[in-house]
Amino acid sequence: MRNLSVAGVLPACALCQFRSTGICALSGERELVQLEKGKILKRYSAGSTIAYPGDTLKHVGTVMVGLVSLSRVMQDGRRQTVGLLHPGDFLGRPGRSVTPFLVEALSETEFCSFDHKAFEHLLADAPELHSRLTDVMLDELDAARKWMKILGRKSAREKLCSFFVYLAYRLNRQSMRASDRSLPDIIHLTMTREQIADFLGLRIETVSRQFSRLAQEGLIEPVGRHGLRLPDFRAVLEAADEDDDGGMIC
Amino acid sequence: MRNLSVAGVLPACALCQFRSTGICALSGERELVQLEKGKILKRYSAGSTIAYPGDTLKHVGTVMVGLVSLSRVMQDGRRQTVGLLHPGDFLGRPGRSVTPFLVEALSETEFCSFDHKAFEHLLADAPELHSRLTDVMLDELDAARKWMKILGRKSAREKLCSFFVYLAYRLNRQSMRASDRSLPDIIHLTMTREQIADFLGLRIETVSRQFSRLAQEGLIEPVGRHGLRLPDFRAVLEAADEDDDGGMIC
DNA sequence: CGAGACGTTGAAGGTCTTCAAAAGCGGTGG
DNA sequence: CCACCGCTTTTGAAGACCTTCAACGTCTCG
Repeated sequence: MRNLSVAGVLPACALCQFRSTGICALSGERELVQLEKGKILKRYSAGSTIAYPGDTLKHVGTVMVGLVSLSRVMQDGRRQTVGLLHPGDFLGRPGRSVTPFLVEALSETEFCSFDHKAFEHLLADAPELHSRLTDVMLDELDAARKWMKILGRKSAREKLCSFFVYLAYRLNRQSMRASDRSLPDIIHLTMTREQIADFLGLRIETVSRQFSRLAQEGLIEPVGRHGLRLPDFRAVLEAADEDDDGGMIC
Repeated sequence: MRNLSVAGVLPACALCQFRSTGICALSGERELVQLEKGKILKRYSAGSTIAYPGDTLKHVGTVMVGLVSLSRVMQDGRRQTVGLLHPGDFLGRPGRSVTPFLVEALSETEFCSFDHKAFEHLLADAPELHSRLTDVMLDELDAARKWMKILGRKSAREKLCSFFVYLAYRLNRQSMRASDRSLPDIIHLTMTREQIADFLGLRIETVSRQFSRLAQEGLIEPVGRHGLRLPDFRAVLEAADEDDDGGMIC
């Protein structure tokens, strides 16, 4: 690995593993130096709340490690998770800092963040960064709409399978940095049944029952308490009734 | 009303009723002149298909009149409408011209459009326009996520009421140009029961039954075949179990 | 070990869907 | 003008699926 620090001025961002995929992907060195200035690395423990609905998110940035959920909650306690942020994903809403969501760290999370205002100033100055952000937000929009189909029209079984497909593609993207485009052999589930239920618009018992049923059918193979193997990915895709778009969006 | 055409050079866009709310809102005169050049007004009859999934949308622009739906369809015919575009809304996805949606005109529609490529070039040149677009797309994202809660967690009754609230706010925004901020007295439903069902993730019969039930309860008052009055808007809000955000997003 | 959180499983119940039929509305043509 | 046809909408009855309620099992950690 090349020693990039010899120049003495290259910001640590240049070494970031999300340098090529994250929001900073297209930023030039000038922008990187700017970003570097206000950078703050935040840590959240598993299960901790990052923000409540109505809170002002003073920072925006990239999830480095862990898993963050965005949820909408109703008075009576029903909740619907509307977004999952994996490493490399952008957290925050430019232009409106008050969040309508309950933002939670589902696992030990590291968040590389910048001051909200500083970031927006930079945005106005750096068209490349702005374009990149727009792209990322549009992908989120596509993902949200894709998930709407799952919530509105799929059976519990299909929902679960869609979830596995989503995870497989998503975890794959993370590890794709390396070389192989193959899907991960074992999926490590950091989410509890309840968190999965909230994401899929189901009750916890239904999720549990579908897990059992799918395992019995051999579509999934439990590995320990939180591991999962998909012996026949095609079969899962089929059971999810997904048009295979190669995970492009979701 | 001032006669704006005296200057002889002012583009028709300057007179557009969506000049202040649409995508062109913040564009300066220079951008307007640019936009004006490639402008094409398209018409679609009620029920016509604008694009099939996988099609390339060569144009982007603003819906002027009518109602456009974006839907995801499954092999077996199930469909989920993931977005409704009312007058003033932006149709198209910058950066990716292939649409994953079935795009349909639910009623007689006029679409003020620009060439896809030309628009993107203009975007790169006009930071104000770009910002405006980002804003609009982020609003769409918020709306999609809001709808996820409705699809995943609400009962049929709540879904219908949420739909009425959505419509009331949405139609209000259109007529708000004038003066009064009050909600519209009569909602004109251009959508069939089937289209409503596809939007709410329900079957047509369920929608019909809920209509009957809500009418019987006095929450809604049918006016003719496609008209609707909400005698007590607060009650509908309550039945929708919506936190009243003043229709900010949805 | 015991407490508490998480997960599984069973039985009963409710909500939405499915299947089926009839009614309402709108247009066409005799 | 009215009979007729097609389409949308409504309504009913039966059934499927998911939820609810409840109990038990399992894992983790002090």
